[in-house]
Amino acid sequence: MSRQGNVTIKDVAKRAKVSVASASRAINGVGRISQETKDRILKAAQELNYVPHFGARSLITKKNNIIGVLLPDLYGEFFSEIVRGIDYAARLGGFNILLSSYHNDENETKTAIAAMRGRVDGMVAMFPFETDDDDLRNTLNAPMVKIANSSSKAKIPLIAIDNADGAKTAIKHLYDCGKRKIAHLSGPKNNLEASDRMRGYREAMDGLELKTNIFEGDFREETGFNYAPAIARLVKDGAIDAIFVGNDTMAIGLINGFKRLGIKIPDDVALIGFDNTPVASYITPGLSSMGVDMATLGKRAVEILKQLINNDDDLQEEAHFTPVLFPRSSSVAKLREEEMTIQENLAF
Amino acid sequence: MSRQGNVTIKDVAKRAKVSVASASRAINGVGRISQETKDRILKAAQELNYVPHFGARSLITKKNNIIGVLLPDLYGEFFSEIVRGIDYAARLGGFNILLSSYHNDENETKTAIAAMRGRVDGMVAMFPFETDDDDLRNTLNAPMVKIANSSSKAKIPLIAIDNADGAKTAIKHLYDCGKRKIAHLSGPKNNLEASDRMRGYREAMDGLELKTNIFEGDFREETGFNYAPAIARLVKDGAIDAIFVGNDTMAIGLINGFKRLGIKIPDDVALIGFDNTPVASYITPGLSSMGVDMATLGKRAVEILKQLINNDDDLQEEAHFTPVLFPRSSSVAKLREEEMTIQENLAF
DNA sequence: AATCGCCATGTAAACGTTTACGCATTAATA
DNA sequence: TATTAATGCGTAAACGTTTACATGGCGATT
Repeated sequence: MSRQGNVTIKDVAKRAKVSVASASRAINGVGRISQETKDRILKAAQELNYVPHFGARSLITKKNNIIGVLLPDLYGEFFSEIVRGIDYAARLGGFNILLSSYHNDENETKTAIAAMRGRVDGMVAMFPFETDDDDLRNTLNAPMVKIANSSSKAKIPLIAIDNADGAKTAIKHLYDCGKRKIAHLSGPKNNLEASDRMRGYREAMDGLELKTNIFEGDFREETGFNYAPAIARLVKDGAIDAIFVGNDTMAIGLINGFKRLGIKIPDDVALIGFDNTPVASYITPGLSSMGVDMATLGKRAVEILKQLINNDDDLQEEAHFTPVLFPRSSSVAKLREEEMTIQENLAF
Repeated sequence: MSRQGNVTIKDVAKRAKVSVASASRAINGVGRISQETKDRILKAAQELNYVPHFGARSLITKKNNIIGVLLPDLYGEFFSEIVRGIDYAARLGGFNILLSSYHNDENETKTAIAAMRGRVDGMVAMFPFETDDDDLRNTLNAPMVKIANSSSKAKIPLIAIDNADGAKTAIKHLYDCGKRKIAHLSGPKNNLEASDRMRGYREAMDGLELKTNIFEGDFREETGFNYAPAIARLVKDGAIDAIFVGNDTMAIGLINGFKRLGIKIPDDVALIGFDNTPVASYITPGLSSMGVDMATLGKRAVEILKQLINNDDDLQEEAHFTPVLFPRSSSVAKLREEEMTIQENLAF
């Protein structure tokens, strides 16, 4: 029943007939030690199945080699991809990751941070709401980098997803497809991403000297579906020939609604969503969308954090992530074959 | 630059004018201490923004309050759901989770386990390959529960996904739909899940006294697509009227192939997949599938682990998880409305 | 009034490391 | 050969906790 690592560095030292100091030097590969005693010690450690006690080590070195990760309630691809990137970069730096996910409100979040406090060397966090950065910094007491959207003026190093810029790209794309009467089905009013995307829409339309036309939505599929009849009428009247939808989920609802009503996509009306959800490529017609590479985003966040952990001067870096366009048949009448992946190829 | 928690329990004690022993008692709420000094100490701790050093604590208590989580290279919903369940149960027990994911081969896995060793109180792990349980147990040196498929005879407490049973349910369903000439498009030969599903198919067909008909696949979408013409011919010849496909991905490829060839689903041929991937409900027609509730699975794994951590006798528990049927239009000609979710409703 | 026992608190050891410092031995230099 | 420098290794302190044990005070019991 050899449960918790009862074999200590003393045992190793004893077996190799050296002091604990030498044992430590051999194990960590630092300090002066002859090759042969080093070998002897390592052999002893191996034989005893020795594992250092990280608590004791961190007590003296003040390092945990752990970074905390705090994520909101994310689903599917979104979640797995960002964790993938974080894990990758952390492993490169010899860090383990302490994960706490599925937080929705500020209280849960603070509790989670408190639980990590003192056991992580730093943290990368993503919040679905505005945060009091000074407060956060205080309760964590370690460097932290935030993943957020660009409009938040953070007092913490930030990886900013530029939703407004993404929206502009989307509008530009619809414009390039020949559409001029471009409406927007927005996300919920108090949502930061939603308002950034709306802002981008407005600015882009202004730049093109087109008239804006906004419907207030809430990011839910059902809502998209329910909006279909009203919007379909405007499409038939020729008042709308394209829609920039606040997110893919809602766009999918809208598409399904349009299908029932016999509206032709993209001929009658072109559609583009946001987030590049996996289903965007599976639905018929394929849904054009704006997406950011979440894996790279996570990786980048950790890289900045690692810098922060090493040089403890607070560099106030802000990295920008611009969503890129994934054109599919909901906006482009005929895609050239070679632009499509095998997946998309099959789905069309 | 108040970086690492420099304020210790001694500072708290000093400020509250008590000994460190009393401070410790107040903070942990154990031992005898009067209410008023307790209050005074907690107030001092708050004022100083005190955070206990977990390393020091674990040094003496031999507990970390951390459980390790080791996952293979999973994608999307699969990954996020299982982590969700694990996180939920862990948080309930006051545990943090140390995550290491995206492992593909045995070497990476062992390295990851070694990195966690000594800093976790236990681990839940999932492997995409057969494992040497004694070896694992040795390198971790703490209790561990494995998530695997039921065919593996593990020496470690196991949460077993019963793929064979799921396959039987699938066949039974196709049979209930009136199909008798049921073929199987399998996964890769050396894959454990694939062979369990095939075994379930064989046993179910034997039980129904039907003739088996197996095509060897590899779980990839492209493969499903490429098999379409050959299988379509057999369908037209009346040799096949249903297919149990080893996983959803491949089934989706097959569906898309059939669409091009004008094969009618489910009239000409019924289809059922495995895994209940999200896209299964988005594709047209909706793909029937067998799925397990990954969130519950993860939650359950942690619950067993917690028991193991507390009573350190090795209870050799084996919990079974049986995939359940998600019927959609690829096998059922007309689904009753009330059986569908809003999502599926929209997708049809 | 003397004794007992309980209660709140303090003292100090222990947990497993790392590392500054010192000492002895060996190698390099004059 | 005498001196210095470099090397290998050990001693012991320190990190921040928890907890067994000791101590003193005070109320209750006799």
